[in-house]
Amino acid sequence: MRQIAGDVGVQAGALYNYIPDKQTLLFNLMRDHMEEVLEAWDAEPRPENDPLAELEAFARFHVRFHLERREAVFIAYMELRNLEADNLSDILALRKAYETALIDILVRAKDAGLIATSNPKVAAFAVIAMLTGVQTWFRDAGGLSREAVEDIYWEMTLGAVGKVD
Amino acid sequence: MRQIAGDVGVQAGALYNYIPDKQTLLFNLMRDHMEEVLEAWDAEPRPENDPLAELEAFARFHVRFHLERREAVFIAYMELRNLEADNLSDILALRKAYETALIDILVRAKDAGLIATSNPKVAAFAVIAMLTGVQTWFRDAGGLSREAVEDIYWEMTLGAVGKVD
DNA sequence: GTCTATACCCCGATAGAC
DNA sequence: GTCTATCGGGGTATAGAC
Repeated sequence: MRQIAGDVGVQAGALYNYIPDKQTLLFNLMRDHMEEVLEAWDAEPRPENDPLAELEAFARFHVRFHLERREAVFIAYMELRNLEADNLSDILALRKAYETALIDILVRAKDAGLIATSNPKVAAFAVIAMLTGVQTWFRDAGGLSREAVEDIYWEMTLGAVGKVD
Repeated sequence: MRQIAGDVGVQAGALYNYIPDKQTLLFNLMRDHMEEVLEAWDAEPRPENDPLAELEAFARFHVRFHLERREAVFIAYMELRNLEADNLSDILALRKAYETALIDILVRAKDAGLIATSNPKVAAFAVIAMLTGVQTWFRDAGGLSREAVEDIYWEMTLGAVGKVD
């Protein structure tokens, strides 16, 4: 709290004019982050009734968003263990809503015979883990552009869920 | 430190007969964990000069090992930020050695024309992130056996790296 | 080798003047 | 609304008796 106060140019005590306590501050940060993810995906342009195109939109969106907000994504994961039980439940519900969006796409793609995945739910968890991992190694100074990385991850996503040729 | 001491049945001060300080304890735990991963993979039975079979061995080994040591894997990742610079370098070098084992398999598979991945290094990072993610959701009480989960992740790994039919 | 006791420091949060 | 000052508690680590 003293470090945050220093960064915004006040003494630690002054922070308590704006927040009741540290736990609430952390919870609000994480809730806002998750809601921004959900709203951004909601607003992401994509076709309807075209599961493979929706899957491509999701994969590219997820990679792009997670590279744009590396620190927030890192915190949203690492600080889960510092949330009190009730707050954790709320955040996990938001995460589940995001996961469900991908599961829904995969189920529709499978029903349409476009992909062969044997388990859409597990596939969704695996794909999200794979895509999220990009933030652990990607650096703009490296040899790959963000677009090139999006291409690679989309290609891998499509293969992982068992595209039917 | 007081909690550790309580769990092993001594007072906090007595711990310092065994370790110089807390940082050294954390570093030793994480180094031991990484060395155990490397040694276990080294000892894992697998064919030689058969990149696809080696890839299957790696995928199944990684899933199995990470389900057997969920807590250790979790700590090895979450506590990275609490390592001092020199210690962090040592641990990251061990992680890199493990990643390199997979990159090597993928490069040989690609050179042999068995997989189509456009970037073996990125593919290796993506595959490891995907496989490691299993520990965030898998529970023995769920509907899937560990073997069934291994099967799914191996199938997805093969697709992700672009198996050539 | 373990104990009790404690030094020293940092934390979140509050009190009360301005 | 911000400040200074401080409370109460917890942290790692050490001192010294046994």
